[in-house]
Amino acid sequence: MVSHNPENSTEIEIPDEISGLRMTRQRQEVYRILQLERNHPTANDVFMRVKDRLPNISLATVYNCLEALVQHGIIRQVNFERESSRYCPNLSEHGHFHDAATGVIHDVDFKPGINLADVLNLPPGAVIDDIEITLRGKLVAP
Amino acid sequence: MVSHNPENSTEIEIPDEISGLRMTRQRQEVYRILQLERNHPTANDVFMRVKDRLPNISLATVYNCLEALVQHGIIRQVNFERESSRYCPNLSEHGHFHDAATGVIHDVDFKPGINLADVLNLPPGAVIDDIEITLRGKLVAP
DNA sequence: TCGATAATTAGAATAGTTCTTGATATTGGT
DNA sequence: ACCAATATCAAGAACTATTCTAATTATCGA
Repeated sequence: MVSHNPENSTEIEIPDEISGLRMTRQRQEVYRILQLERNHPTANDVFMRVKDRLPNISLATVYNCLEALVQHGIIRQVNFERESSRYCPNLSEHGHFHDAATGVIHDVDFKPGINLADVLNLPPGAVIDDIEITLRGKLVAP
Repeated sequence: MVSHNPENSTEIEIPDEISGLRMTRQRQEVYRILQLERNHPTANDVFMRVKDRLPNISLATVYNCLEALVQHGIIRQVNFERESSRYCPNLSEHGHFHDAATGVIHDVDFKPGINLADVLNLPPGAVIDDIEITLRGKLVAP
């Protein structure tokens, strides 16, 4: 049993440790919010939501938790322009489409079998560790 | 003749207006630096270089100039993670490869005939205004 | 259980950028 | 050319997201 809190019945179960990271109560709650709120919340968004269950948590702790989760590859940090960083539990390689009209951010997957090196003229000898693809535009009625 | 300064002999000529933007002396100098320094300088980098010729220019003015140039589509602003914005006069659609070892940023072009919509599963009805592709990694001897 | 280590908290500090205000320059109309 | 309206510039204050610091608290291993 991970938790004894009665309001946990419908809840996501989060183990005590993920890829070597000790999942403290704060980290669990931060991670839980990201799993529930799939709309790419900012650190502050997460902070406000987490306070419902951990009223004493501090914003610094939310930042610490998010950083630890990112560092351990449990979540991803995504940046749009110079806006606040956003966080996302979708670990599959994907980009983001930012709808300028609504502000909503949609995950965008690669079509199967696509390799980035096939479409880009990379500098010779380049070894890619990480890719970030961001699209901005709007959704129009099809 | 745009300028009478003797050290200008080898210089880039910049018109009095570009795409509807009045090219003041400050904007000209900011733009000139970007054309000369193709290594994606930050606002502060530009500021320091521009001071050679306009000792009284302020950092705020450099920011204003850069913003005006970006707004008028004369240069592009590029962001890496949450680092300082960088600026780039290469208007062709391209991405950036950030070499983690040296910090150098390389422009990355699409291979000819590649259409982004062919490789990504965009949400239906998405109309793309702008694309940002950032790669991080290192260059190894081929 | 105890000591060592790691995590959390609150608030101060930082960095990049934007805003405000007053001065200066430029433009268009007469 | 002159004036009014508008745009730009400079300096520094203000703002915001994030990180750092120091003190407290929790957790782990012996």
